[in-house]
Amino acid sequence: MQLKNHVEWALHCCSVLASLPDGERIPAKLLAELHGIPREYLSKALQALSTAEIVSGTLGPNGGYRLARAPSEISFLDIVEAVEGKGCTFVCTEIRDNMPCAEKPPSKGKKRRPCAVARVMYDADEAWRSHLRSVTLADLAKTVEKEVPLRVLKGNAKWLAANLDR
Amino acid sequence: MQLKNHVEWALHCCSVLASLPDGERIPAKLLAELHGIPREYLSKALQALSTAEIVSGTLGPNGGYRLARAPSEISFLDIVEAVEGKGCTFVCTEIRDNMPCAEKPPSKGKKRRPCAVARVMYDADEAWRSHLRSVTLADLAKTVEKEVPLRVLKGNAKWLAANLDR
DNA sequence: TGTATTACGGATAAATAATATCCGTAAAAG
DNA sequence: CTTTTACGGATATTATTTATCCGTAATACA
Repeated sequence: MQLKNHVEWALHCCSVLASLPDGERIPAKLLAELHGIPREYLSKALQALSTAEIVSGTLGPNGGYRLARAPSEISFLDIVEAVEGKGCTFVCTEIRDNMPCAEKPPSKGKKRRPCAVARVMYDADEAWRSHLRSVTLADLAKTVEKEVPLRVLKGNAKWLAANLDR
Repeated sequence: MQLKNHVEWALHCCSVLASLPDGERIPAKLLAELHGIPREYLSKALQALSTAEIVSGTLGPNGGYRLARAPSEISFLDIVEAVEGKGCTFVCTEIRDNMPCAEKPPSKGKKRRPCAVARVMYDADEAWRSHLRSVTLADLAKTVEKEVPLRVLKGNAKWLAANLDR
């Protein structure tokens, strides 16, 4: 079981967008070049983020992507769920119903309590999501600023500025 | 991202094995019939559990599987990792290295600290594992005993006994 | 000693999902 | 009117999951 690499790309792209001066936008092409990843495929991830209203895309020259809201209002979970979906990592196929002596499936309308095995797995899933929910892009930006050498930060910012220049 | 259904099968099989009278064993064939799942494929999951020394398999007539240690000593994480692997759900491909101005990869021998994005994902992964680690088969058995109707529990036990009978 | 039973592991096939590319459409800027 | 850009549909490629088949070895029992 592995998250798709869309998740990694989306997170890094959002990280870049989080430190973008107000009013600026970055086209998908540049985000792809910046990270050395395939442009067309990255677009799909960005579109997913757009649908989830985490980033906002603008058409036309000078168009591109920016965050749709403040970095402090965007959690890792928002991003992960946008590209990976909200489905639980564990899917219960109710194999208890296949046992020779099974409980009757619930009369219509009523929902049965999930089986004990599934509940443990759901709780674990929620622990995962809960941690992702607790970290925002603002937190990430703070960490990055603290531990990435200034030379690197400035170098990349300069490259971006040069390539945004039009 | 989804766990493979081997995980569900393995958990339910272990749950059954946990309430098996001492000295008894259940062959893969019966475990498959009991849950209505494909026998040959289930075997792979059981073999994985065997390799991880969670269950122990015995050859020959009257052979089959039993738990390799006490239910209280087997956590959900043990089972999940046996079947699904121990790899983290997030794999960092170090796309930071592709940026125009990257930190130098570490001189041989030294490991760089994982990037800030990856660390958050790793922590979330650990939160997931940590919860799975905290629940054992003994806990599961207690829950099941409490909430599954006696009629169902006994019915299935009877079916098993009848089919183990030889 | 022979026969049935069973785990184990290799090989392979089929189905599904992840990864990737291509292209047409529409919107915006100049 | 031309260029740039997001958006979305269609399709190809590759990897993983799901599933089956079969040969080997060990064990119990007659």
